[in-house]
Amino acid sequence: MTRTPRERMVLSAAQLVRIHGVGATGLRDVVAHAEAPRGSLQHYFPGGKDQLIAEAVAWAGDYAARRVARVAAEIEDPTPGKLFAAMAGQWRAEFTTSGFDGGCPLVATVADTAATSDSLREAVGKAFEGWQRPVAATLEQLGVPPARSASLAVLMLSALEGAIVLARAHRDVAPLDTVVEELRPLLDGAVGKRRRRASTVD
Amino acid sequence: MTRTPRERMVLSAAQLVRIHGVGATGLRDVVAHAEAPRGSLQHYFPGGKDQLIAEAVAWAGDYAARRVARVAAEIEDPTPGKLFAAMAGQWRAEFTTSGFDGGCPLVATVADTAATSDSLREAVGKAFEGWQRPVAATLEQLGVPPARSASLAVLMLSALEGAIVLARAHRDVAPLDTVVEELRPLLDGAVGKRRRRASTVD
DNA sequence: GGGCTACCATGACGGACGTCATGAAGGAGG
DNA sequence: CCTCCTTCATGACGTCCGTCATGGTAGCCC
Repeated sequence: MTRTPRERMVLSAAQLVRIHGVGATGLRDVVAHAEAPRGSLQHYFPGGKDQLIAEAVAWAGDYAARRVARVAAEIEDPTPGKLFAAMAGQWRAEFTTSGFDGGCPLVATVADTAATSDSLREAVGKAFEGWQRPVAATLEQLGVPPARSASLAVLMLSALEGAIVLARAHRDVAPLDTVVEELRPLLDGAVGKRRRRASTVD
Repeated sequence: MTRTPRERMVLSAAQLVRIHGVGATGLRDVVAHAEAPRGSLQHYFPGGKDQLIAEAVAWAGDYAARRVARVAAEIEDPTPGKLFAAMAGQWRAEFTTSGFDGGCPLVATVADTAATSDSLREAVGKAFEGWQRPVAATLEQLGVPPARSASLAVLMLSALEGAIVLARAHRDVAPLDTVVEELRPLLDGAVGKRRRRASTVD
């Protein structure tokens, strides 16, 4: 709750980028949203806007990774399909309660800066990696063969990000529900036969 | 080849949005890229930047829809999985030959303006619809039951858009290949049994 | 030819942006 | 007490933005 001004600025940057994109997010807006002193910007972020956005992206990646781990632990009788449904469900909940103004900050950063700033693009790449890793790890834990866990994690992230974009464009959570339903048999079918039998016995 | 200045401006706007996002695409950049007179902006687009971007988005949606129809006609022995592979293959080709600077203009527009401009958000929604329609129609033509064709089309668009974002972030086409491979059995398995037998006989 | 319309050219305006220079509080350590 | 260093405050600079006002040119129609 009581975060340092520096943390608040990184957090506010992530939230504003989610909504307005990188280009339309002004540093003055960030300090105002963070209720932080403007003079602290050049003190804490001597690298300027790029540094601030890069840290916001890194934070967003960590946050997504932590959320995966947490939601995976809360599922009862977990399966890959249920994991994906839970991940999409968090976005569904956000859209229905808070509206469709905020998207994924990683997508926004890629769209705005992939061609311009190599450092930001790399920051997003690392963030996606850090998000993909716990997803793949959870899949393996659920019985998905290690050879396929990474591929399925990429598929899950891709479908989720794309569905988020479609949902925002239509102001409707239906695309999220659709990809969850269509992907469920594929994901649950990827569980190794041996493990699947054992877990039903367990 | 010889397009009217107005068309050139819409086209250039779409290309620049693809690369830099909406916010970072200046109207002066557009007229320079289009080699069009700056004074024509207020003449052809009295609605200002929003109108120009909206038309660029609409053009991009039409273009994507036309490309789906064309690529579907070129596949031999077509199946849903092959259709998706062909759609992703066009992006793969673009990335490998032209680099990762350009993404999907629809995604960029959603990320930058979904919270700010209702007219632009609706324009993107219509564009996605116009893109989804020929995909679903082609799926039905290939034997997918009408009840599922729309759902599968949404899944294909979502996975493709997400994979494009991941590919740009990593500067690597691997995510595109991954989603194609992982989705192939699901897509081909959605072909109705009756139609599938009939087509093998045909 | 005169007038009307479509198209293009140019410059200015007000505002917002990221960045930097300068300097003030305020506690820590000598 | 004085000094150092972290933290914050404020104002200015140069640049670019989208928009608009104004005016010029070219061609068609009466």
